[in-house]
Amino acid sequence: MNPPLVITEKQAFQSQLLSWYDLNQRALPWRGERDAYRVWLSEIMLQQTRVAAVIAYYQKFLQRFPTLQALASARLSSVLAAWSGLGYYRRARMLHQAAREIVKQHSGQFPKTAGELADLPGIGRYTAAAVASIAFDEPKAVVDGNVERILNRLSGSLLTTMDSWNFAEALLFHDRPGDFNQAMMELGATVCLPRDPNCLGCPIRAFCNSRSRLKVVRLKPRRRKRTLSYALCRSSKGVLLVRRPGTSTLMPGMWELPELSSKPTLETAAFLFQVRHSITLTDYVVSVFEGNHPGPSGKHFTPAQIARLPLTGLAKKILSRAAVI
DNA sequence: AATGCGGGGAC
DNA sequence: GTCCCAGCATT
Repeated sequence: MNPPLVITEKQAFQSQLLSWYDLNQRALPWRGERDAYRVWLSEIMLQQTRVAAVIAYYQKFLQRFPTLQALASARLSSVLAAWSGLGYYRRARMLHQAAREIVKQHSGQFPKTAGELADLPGIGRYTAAAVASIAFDEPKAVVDGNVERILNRLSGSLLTTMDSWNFAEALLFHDRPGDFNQAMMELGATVCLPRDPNCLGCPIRAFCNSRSRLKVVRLKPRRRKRTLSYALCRSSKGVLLVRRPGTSTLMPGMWELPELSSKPTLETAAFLFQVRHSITLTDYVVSVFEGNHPGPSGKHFTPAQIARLPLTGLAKKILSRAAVI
């Protein structure tokens, strides 16, 4: 299929983009990284997650699991603990599973093609192309949210998914596929922004058919607001935590504080503090009370034990705020 | 094609 | 308050 927009000056487009990238790329921990394990980890962490949120997790994770072999031989709970707070915990489970598959089925050698990579859990078309192009120079284009927005604006129309991928492949600079892909994403993240793009500072404005005119209509459901209350029960044995059911669709098997079904009166429990937390479509205002309310189930953990536990993001936030961890 | 999956930061 | 982020798996 032909790309929806024929760029006759493809070479000029690639040259402008890459020159801009070489000069203006942000310094990020995974910039210039060619090790497949590290590239892979960064791509998984960056799925639907902003760069700013990933940086610290990426560095800490690599300290904890420096190599593919270290990750593969680790317990899942350790991996989830390192992921705690980053969200989308299925990514951590699949990352761990994929590491074990590579060690077992590929004798520790990282698959080097997008086709093989895509067979691993947690690696779809985007991540397969990203790792293959960045770590192994395979000429495969990526389309993420940034690239899709750029392509829509370049073409001046809302492209179908298939047209976006074809267009991206048609534009790809085969001599530096990894840099080309990262340049497109960097442009989307810093110049071709969703709202108010900086068209005057754009290195490929000469090729753009819409500038900022293309309207994107998207109706997202409104976020709901809810209040929650949790008990912080401390004893000489540590802090009381409960484990979410393994069958739960949301954060299965992870540890959190015991929830209070209703806000206690000040006579029965001392109010400690409030924190805000957002998950999925709900914004929570969470009140934490000093608890002497040991639930029917649960287990006490010392701070040292808690540090190695897969906590929900909210539990981590509360325990951090309470100076337990 | 639509949905569920965390969480937060920029505006 | 709203948007949307270097997506994937499942249906």
